[in-house]
Amino acid sequence: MLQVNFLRQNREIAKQKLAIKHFGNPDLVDTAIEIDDERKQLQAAFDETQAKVNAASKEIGGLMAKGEQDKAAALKNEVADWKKQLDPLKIKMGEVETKLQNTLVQFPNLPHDLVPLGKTPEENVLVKEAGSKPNLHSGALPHWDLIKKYNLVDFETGAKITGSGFPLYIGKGAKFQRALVQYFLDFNIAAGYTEYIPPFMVNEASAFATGQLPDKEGQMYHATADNFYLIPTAEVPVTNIFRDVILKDSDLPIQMTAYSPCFRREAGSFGKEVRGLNRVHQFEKVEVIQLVHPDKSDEVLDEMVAHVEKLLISLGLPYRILRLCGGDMGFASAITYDFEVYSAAQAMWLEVSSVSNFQAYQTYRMKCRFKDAEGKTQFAHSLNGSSLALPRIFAAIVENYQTENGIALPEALQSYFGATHLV
RNA sequence: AGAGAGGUGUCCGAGUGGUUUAAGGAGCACGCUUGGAAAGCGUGUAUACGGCAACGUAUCGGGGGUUCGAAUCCCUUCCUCUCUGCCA
Repeated sequence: MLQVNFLRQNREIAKQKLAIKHFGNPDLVDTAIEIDDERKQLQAAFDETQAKVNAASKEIGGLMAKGEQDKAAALKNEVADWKKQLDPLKIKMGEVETKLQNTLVQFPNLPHDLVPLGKTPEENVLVKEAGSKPNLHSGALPHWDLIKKYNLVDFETGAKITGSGFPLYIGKGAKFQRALVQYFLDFNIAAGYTEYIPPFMVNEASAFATGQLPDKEGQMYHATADNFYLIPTAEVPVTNIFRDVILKDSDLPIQMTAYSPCFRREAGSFGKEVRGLNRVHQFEKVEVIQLVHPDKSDEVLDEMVAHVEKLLISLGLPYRILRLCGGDMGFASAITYDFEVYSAAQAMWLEVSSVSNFQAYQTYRMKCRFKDAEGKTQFAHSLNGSSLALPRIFAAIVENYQTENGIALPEALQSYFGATHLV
């Protein structure tokens, strides 16, 4: 969420930056400031009257103690008049505050200066492409055929148990998932991240804090009996560890990693894009999350990008890094790098990680602050990235490492899986 | 799931309608004292919003209510603990 005081002080800059994100209603900046002006006026009026009431009430207490009932009764009448003014003010103030809140949550985060202009994925900027694409044997198969051939994942039975997009991993397919999770977590821990296993359902307050609510409730599964939401990513519960917390300067940076299943309703399109493991309703992911000093977040973003890159290199997959353009970025992000791996048999790039700096957008919303060296309270910056999302890594490894007789494994995974070949 | 007891500041803890402007203690910070330290003494020590400021307003788990006045009374909700039940 953007701060109204920031909009007030940077009205034109904010409008220009919102345009980069293709925000349709720049005048909403002015609206927000007007609402805030009204809120200030109301509060001034309310505070003044309330102060009179408070003072009079104290006086009544004193009069009662002295037994001067008549004077006390007279004062009570006076207070009653003020209170009549107070009630509508209080109601109005509540309304205006809600209106301001509802307005502010509509603003996406402002893009970082490095964010390229553009509206569509085609306009994302290629930062780097590395690794060599494998030369597959003739008759090489896409992963949805390979997993059937080797009985690694069964979509039909998953659909029978739950519905489409809920894969059932079997035997070596299941073990491979477990090996990947373990490898990714160890890799993150070695880089200084602390592992968490968070709740996989969250309450409304948590879903609001990281920005899933109020607008995106349709994308989450909702357990209505208890009003809990199944998490779409570990980012939600893990970031919320620090909701309503004031940290010490010395606590930063906070580096966290977590494995979780992720649940996404997202009604997708049809065809190649969503075939097999390319897009599913339930998948596994290991996430890295940091809370850092605002001065450090640019630097930390680069470190996180380098971290994910190192992980991909260790898997021997051809990859590319894209800096997302304003139109393709997430709502809450100030700058995002996407990682894609090349899935050889599909001849397609698959997104496997998204690393973003949210700056103070999330932390303001969830009131995660720290006391700086001067003892002043500031909002921390939050960043996160996938390291990594499993299904597409699974797909890419299976496709890229296939041979005529089976599927090999990247060296880094062999000790985790306990064999040199998946099958 | 049922019954009961609780939730107060960084922490412990007092507080059952009115100088509570949340006592007292601990911790922490700074100062005095000291050769140095400890002890002792003094001062300070939440957050948000409004205001140039003085200061004002709100917050005693959350929300609502009663009252001139609520940490205190009422309703509601969340959480913790104890017992019972159920369960991997």
